[in-house]
Amino acid sequence: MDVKTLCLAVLSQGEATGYEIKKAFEEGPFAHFQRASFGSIYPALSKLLAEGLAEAEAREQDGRPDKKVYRLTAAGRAAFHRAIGQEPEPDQLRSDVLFLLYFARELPKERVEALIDGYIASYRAQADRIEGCRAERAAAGAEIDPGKWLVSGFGVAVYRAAADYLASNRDALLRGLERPLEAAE
Amino acid sequence: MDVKTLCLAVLSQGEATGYEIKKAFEEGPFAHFQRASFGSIYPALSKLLAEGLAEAEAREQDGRPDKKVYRLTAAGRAAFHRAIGQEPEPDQLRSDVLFLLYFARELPKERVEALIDGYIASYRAQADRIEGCRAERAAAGAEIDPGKWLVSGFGVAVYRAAADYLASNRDALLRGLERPLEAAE
DNA sequence: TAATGCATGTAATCGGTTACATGATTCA
DNA sequence: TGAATCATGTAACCGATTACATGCATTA
Repeated sequence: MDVKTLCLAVLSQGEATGYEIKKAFEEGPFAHFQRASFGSIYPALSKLLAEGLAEAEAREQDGRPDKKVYRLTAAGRAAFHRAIGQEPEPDQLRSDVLFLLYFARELPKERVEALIDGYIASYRAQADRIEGCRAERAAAGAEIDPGKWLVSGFGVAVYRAAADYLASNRDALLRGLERPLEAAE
Repeated sequence: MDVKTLCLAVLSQGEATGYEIKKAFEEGPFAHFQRASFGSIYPALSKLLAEGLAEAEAREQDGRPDKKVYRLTAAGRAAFHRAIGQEPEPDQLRSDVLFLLYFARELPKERVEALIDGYIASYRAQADRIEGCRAERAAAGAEIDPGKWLVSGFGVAVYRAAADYLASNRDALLRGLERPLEAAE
């Protein structure tokens, strides 16, 4: 999924500025499975305009820089539907921490401890953040879109499972590092 | 983690050819959290040679093309330890399927069904694959490296959690798509 | 006979990140 | 006073993927 498609997707949910699109990938609903930087969003938005897939409206603000609000055109909506009709590429997890932990025996024990504890905390924080958003929506009695609900629930389930696995294997790892290699039971 | 560091890491486990390094990212121990293509591995290996971090030995084979077996030098080993001393970047999941599922309401029901079923199957397959490797090691009475054991266990735990979550929310999603938007309970 | 696995490498291209440039407001 | 938030954009650079080039052996 390139950034152009990602922008199309965010805009399909309603008008937005480049800045707001960035936020959608930082704290918004896409935060846990896609990302994009300013350096790719703004050029993508320009292309969308050039191709007639979006239109923009400048809005003045007092005491703030003007914002440029983008909105999909009919052609943009069609392009978005074509895009989500494509076959998805397989999931990809990139984890430097897992990579380091793989080499735990080459690392000082304190480092491994800090690494795994920080890792658990960050996964817990992610799960809490998403769960907070879900609770908010539910409490507001807002309409529940089944797709969005499933995806955010997925984030919570997976992050929790990751944190729980690490928490319950943390001590065994640390103990294992104190001894020479052992055979499996 | 760039490909050069990844190659350093694979070679720290023993000598290997470019082809074997590729396999380590496809089916090997790194498969579920890092990847690299031939187009990046071979140039990385050349750089390693040029910088004196690795040395290569050509080995003839009957009926097969010659292989070039790479091995770390002392400098290479030091470079690897410097690399794993660096602070890791945060994990990154990129999932097109989740992205599509987020827009389930814009998709035909059959497509959503195929998407989620395929997704569950691929996660189950991943978990089974890793579990197979673990069982093999354990059965062989092989030495257990605590870091490696933790990392492969992580893969199993997370993939299983993902598949289980999707399996138990699949029907609710499909049912939800048949009705107009609902309020949260 | 076609596809897959083994085996190494190059080149074009491309998408995206990082850093830079600008600037007002608000909060600590 | 310094940092963070809001806000848009450009340009250099870079890493990596894709496709290409080659070729033999085995398996279906």
